[in-house]
Amino acid sequence: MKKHIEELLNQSLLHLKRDGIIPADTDLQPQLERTRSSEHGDYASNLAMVLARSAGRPPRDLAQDIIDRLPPSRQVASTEIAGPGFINFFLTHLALSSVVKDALKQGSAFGREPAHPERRVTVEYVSANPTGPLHVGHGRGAAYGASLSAILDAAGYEVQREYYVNDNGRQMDILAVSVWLRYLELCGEKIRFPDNGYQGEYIFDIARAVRSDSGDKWRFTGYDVTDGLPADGSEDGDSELHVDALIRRANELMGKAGYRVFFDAALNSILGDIQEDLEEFGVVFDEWFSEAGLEESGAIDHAIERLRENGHLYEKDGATWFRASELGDEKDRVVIRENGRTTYFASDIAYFLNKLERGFGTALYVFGADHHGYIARLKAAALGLGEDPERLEILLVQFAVLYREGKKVQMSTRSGQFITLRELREEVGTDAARFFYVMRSHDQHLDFDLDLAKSHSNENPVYYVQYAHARICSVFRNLEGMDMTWNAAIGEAALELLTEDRELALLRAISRYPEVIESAARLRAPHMVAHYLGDLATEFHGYYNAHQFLVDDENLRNARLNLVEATRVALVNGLELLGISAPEEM
RNA sequence: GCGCCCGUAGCUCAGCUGGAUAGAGUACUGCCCUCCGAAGGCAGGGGUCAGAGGUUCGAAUCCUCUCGGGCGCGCCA
Repeated sequence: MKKHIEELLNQSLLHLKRDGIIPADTDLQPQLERTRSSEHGDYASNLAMVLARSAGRPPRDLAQDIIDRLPPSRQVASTEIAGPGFINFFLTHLALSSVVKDALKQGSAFGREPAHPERRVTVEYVSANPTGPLHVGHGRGAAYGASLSAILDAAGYEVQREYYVNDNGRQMDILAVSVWLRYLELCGEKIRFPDNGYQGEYIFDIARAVRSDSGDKWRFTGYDVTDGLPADGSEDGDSELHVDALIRRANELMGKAGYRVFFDAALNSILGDIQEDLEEFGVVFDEWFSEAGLEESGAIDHAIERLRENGHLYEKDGATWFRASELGDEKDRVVIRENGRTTYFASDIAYFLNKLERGFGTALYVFGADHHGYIARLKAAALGLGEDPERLEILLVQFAVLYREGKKVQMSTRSGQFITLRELREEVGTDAARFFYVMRSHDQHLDFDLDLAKSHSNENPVYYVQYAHARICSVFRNLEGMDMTWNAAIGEAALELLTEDRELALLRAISRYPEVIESAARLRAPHMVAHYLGDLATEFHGYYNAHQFLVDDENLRNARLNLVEATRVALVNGLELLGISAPEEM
């Protein structure tokens, strides 16, 4: 509908150029917006005001010229010039009510744009290091990334959801050693646990699993393990040096194969938990992309070679540096360390290049707000690779702060006092968690009110939307008991009976749905869908209270039921995008 | 110190490419179930869009500065 009117304006523009009223070289795509209030019609255009200057005519006069040249349309009932020079469009009832037919015919496809093969994107999100369970901070990125991916998919993008698994870093080594030390404890060895080790109870669980598979095969005495190690931080030494030495010792004692046992056990166990956790949260991925795989496949060397060819690398202090400072970053960055190992940043560059080489036009990254320093760095990398930095898009998700009984819930990773995503889901439920996480703009800090999220009351915005859906289902359930039927064909033929203000408002609300999806996709803004669903539910509840649907008049009843069913379709489709259930009863 | 994000009703927040009288929820007050689900609806008050300049037909929106809050600035991952 919107496109249709934009096309009418386009035609008018062509005539204006031909008639010499505006310069022929005017390059302008007319754009429509929804009116704020129905007093101003359904759509409004500011075209006349935008063109007034170049045409050298008052906006309202120009608006008349535009209107005079609009082709006739069965969709447009009337136009008017308003305010400083807006052109308001009033739709015909036929045009307004056509959305009901669309929604019923298209069902789950209503509001979905067919996939454009040329619009291939990757969305990378969560990507938490597999060193422990996901906590509530990851939850927002997960909910945002999953909802955004679904919305992009609905808007016609071909979306690949990816989780970048950091299975190659020092953190993973520390994790593997932590498991090994707990394993040794279980074997009966007395060994001091390092300051930097992973403290959680889940480390014991993994250690127990290894022991039940391997028995005492990887047992060494406490003396062999700790003899000659540099002192730990709490022993007036250096905790980093201590833990690094411990990693080396583990490798020496067990050999590569033995070390791998603990490393893989830790990785597989924790990653498995994360996968399960996310799946229960309705968050899925097409690809769990291994960082270690990048190195093995030569992708890192490939990317570094590309930077070298483009003349962006130099050697200093035995390391290889990327001249990022000349490409917009604050400073130059090391890509190959003095010890010959590539940096984490080198992996990032390689992963980005790899995404483009797999044929994705744009790579979207969902990061926590604390990663904003990455933007300049990665953009510089894109430039250094000779790629368009526009193809790399970083979306920062601000932090969520939990509130319980009006007070901030204190969290700290160090003390292990963080609330896990699993605990949150168990406390408030997946539906509420998914909704609350995305109901604010991603660049806005989020106050997550736990009490509100789990309250089964009118205050809770999730229930408000779900209730609208349950009510609709209830209406259809009641048909039989009242000895009535719903015939969609009769309803479709009788749509012109929907003339109440509430009905027109609801029609407008439903017809906004496809536009909301388009905007939400373009602006990477799932919260727009959440807000829209609230608005749609409001329109429905208002209608429900003002008018009876199950009336004796067969034509009116079926027309209303068609409208109500169209509402239901929009509710279900929107909730689906946000990963929230649409219960038939509650 | 440098950089990024934010500042809108008592509270939590919408406000898309600059548009018409700045909107929701919540809280507060008063109404509405012999009627399809009251987890609902209707009505009411509540604002220096942090502040000051600037850009223009028009600024909550764009630019500059100031104030206030959050976060980041490793040959860590």
